Amino acid sequence: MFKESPLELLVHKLETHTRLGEDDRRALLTLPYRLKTLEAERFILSEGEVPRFSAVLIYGFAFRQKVASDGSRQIVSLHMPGDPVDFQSLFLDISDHDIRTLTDVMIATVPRAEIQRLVRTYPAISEAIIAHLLIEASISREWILNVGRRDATTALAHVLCEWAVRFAAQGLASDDGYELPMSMDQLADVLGLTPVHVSRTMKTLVTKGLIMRDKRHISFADWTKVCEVGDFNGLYLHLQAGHADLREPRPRTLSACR
Amino acid sequence: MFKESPLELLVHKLETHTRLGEDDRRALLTLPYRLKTLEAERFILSEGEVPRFSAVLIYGFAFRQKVASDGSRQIVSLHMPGDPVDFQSLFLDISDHDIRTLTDVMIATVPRAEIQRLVRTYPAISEAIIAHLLIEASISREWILNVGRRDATTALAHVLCEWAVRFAAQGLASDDGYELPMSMDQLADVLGLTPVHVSRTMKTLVTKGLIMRDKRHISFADWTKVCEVGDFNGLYLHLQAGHADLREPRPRTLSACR
DNA sequence: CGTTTAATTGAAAGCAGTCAAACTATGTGG
DNA sequence: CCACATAGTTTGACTGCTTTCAATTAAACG
Repeated sequence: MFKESPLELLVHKLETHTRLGEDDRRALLTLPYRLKTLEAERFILSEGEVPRFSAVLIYGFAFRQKVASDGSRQIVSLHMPGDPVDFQSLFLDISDHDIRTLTDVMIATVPRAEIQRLVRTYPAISEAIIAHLLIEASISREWILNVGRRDATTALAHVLCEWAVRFAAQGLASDDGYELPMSMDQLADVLGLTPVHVSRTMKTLVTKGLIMRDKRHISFADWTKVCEVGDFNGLYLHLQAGHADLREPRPRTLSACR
Repeated sequence: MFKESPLELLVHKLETHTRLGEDDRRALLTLPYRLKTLEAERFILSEGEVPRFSAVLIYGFAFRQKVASDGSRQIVSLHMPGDPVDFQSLFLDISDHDIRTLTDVMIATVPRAEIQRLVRTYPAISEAIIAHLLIEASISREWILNVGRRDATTALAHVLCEWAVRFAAQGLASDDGYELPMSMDQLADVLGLTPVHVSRTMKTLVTKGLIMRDKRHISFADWTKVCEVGDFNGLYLHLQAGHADLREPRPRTLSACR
């Protein structure tokens, strides 16, 4: 999976949108870390907690959630290998949301103070982290639009497209589609809907001949049409197509949608 | 409004959550800028545009929006004086959303490259900007929860509370409440509802004796109860109560809700 | 004082929610 | 190897919050 350090995944992630120098890379790779495996549905960080460590996802999926007082929950982001899931509280005292594992995962935990030190010492790393945060913010904005203004069909098609592109950029999807790492309940909490309705909506996407589904494997019968139905245009993901590492693992059918 | 430079507002904003040194302050205050006034509803930055300047709000209100393909729009954030509204595209090539004026505003525009230079040169400024971005991200997450999982009454009460606290922190609200800088249409686009329903919902809040309303002036009959109805707990705003500048202009009734 | 824009109200329709039951897949133990 | 338990998904029928469309009222303005 990685040659020397699992933190190479982090370096690689940051380099997808910023250029790092040799010393920056070294600083990141020599960060002290501890590997940890967690089962699905576990908490990496809870709301109200004081974050002392910063976790980088090595394999598996994770997500952020917020819970309303009536017990309903909203999933606010999805994360995949390489993502530094704790940067959102890098300079904040208490966490305002939960970070949970979606699948069995491996994370590398780094003392938060060490990351803070790098930010203060290495301008390029600081810039890379800012760029990373800006992209997460952009995805959040699209997420708000999705739950706020799109009907169930459009919203579902949209996230399926978004994840197809993001997974592909990480080499986690092929022309044959990808493995949706979520239950109907979790998808419902992504979309602000009920699992019952998500199930129905998913069915209509299949019935209409837009996607194929086998268990949790999703593939696209007509990528362009799904993008249209889902009002999807991947610009907000800020994946510069010009970047060498992104071109290859990205399937042709997916990159078609700009 | 400001003694020497309008950029003092920015310095002040950044200092609410990070400590800056004398040199950091000076670097910010000697940034080249041009003052500009804009009428309400104008675009500060449009989706797809390449941002070359970074705007700091000097007075008035602004907001971010995203527009779906069916023409419906979602407002994704609200900004007030001192806010650096363009930091969201500081290191991104094209804007993924619109930034618009809500009221007549004055902005100070700074070349984007100048801000980037400061990030690379002054670690404390870099840290302050990151902290600022993290708080905006936190507010975004709460916004997603609001739009995705809360019913109209709860969601409306929630934003009224959030803005009461944020306005108070900027000295824009008093014990007597505050001036809502929005029309029903705009509020609807904040909540992912229709203006008709927002109007009805607002009425029920008044009828239930929770808030008072005179045109766009909002005041709270029972702050604690509105917080309850709105499922509001201001922790996610990360306004450290310990900070001197925040204590005074924050009305007692508002600070009651943690 | 008419004109324009924003807010409000009413009635009807619709998308998604709720509740409960049936179904499917997977895994376990006898 | 099969019965049974478990967890997740799907389906049906009914309810309800919010939308839609249209009409009315109120406020702002020259």
